[in-house]
Amino acid sequence: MGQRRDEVLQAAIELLDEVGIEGLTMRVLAARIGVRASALYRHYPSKQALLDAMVVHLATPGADPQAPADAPWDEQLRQTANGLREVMLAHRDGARLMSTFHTPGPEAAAGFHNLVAALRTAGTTPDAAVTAVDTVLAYVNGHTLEEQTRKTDARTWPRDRRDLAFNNGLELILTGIRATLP
Amino acid sequence: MGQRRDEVLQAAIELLDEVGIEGLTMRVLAARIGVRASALYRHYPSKQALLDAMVVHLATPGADPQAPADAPWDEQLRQTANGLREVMLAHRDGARLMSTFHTPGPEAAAGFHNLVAALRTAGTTPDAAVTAVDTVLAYVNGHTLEEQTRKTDARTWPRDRRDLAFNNGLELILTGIRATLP
DNA sequence: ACCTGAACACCGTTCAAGT
DNA sequence: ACCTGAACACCGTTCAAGT
Repeated sequence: MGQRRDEVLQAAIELLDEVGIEGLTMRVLAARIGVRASALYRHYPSKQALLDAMVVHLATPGADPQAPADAPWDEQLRQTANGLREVMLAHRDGARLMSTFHTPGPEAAAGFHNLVAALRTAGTTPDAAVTAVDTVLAYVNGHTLEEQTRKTDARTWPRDRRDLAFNNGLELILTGIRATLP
Repeated sequence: MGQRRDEVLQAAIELLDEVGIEGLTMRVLAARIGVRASALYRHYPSKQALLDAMVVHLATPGADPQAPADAPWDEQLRQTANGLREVMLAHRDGARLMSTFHTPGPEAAAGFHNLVAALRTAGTTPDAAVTAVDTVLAYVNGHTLEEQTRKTDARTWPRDRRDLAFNNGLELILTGIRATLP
């Protein structure tokens, strides 16, 4: 059951990659799978629900390189940050799509908690751990959204140059976190 | 000349505050100033041009608390970061509006360059200064976008609690920058 | 210079009706 | 269970025509 639902989701992601988030409309998506727009509402109650499902699908680890839970906190933050950015850059308007996500589910909260736990074992207070993780995630989202949407010089840089810029900023934050450690 | 153009801009900002970015349409905006939608295109070539003008207008310092150019680099970064967040939070969907901004103008580049210069006098390399400023701005945009749009626990926190969370993250980054200083 | 009227080519969503 | 047809209430934008 629900395989048609997945077919809609799959087609939506393909359409996103071809035309961007602006061109992703219920009517065009429906046409792509040989159906009328109204039929999509049997599978998703609204366009926003479909967009949310796309975010969850893309952000779900799958076989992503995830650092083991006993890895050092900075390695875990690096992996999460790079993985998140990777997912966004892998799809046209990926960052903008993520930014439309309204209600983070339990799996997002779980990933968040794992990172906080890793920092806590390094000796931070609970509050400091939350601040650290929040800061890294806000940086990743802000940086990648700008990298992918803004018409700035950096947009024309080659990928490895942009990776370097991103990681330099990330290391800056990790250094800041390290300084608050006992 | 152009005072009608400013009237449109003013009305657009008022409408944004009342109905949000979703409800900000050319037709409703036109009705508000007693005109048809098509008349707006005498003043702005497109809706995107109007949105860009709104961002420039809101982000233009005006009489904002701006740190003097000879203030220490961290004080300047704090002022810029808080000022930017303040502007976003002062308007409904302010952060989302800013994120639609496609082509940063020369005034944005000038503000950026001032911050880089402040860091350079503190002894950083040019590259490190750019990274530091980029990182702070990405954090502010990412954090505020999340603060204003995401349906998370933090959204219901009182303002002073949210200010604290924001500033804690900011100080984390400033500490990281400080560690790279000679 | 500034605005209207009318049109063009679209949107998301609902709902009775069909199979 | 899943889809169609038709409609509702909208969009941004263009362009000839009016004053």
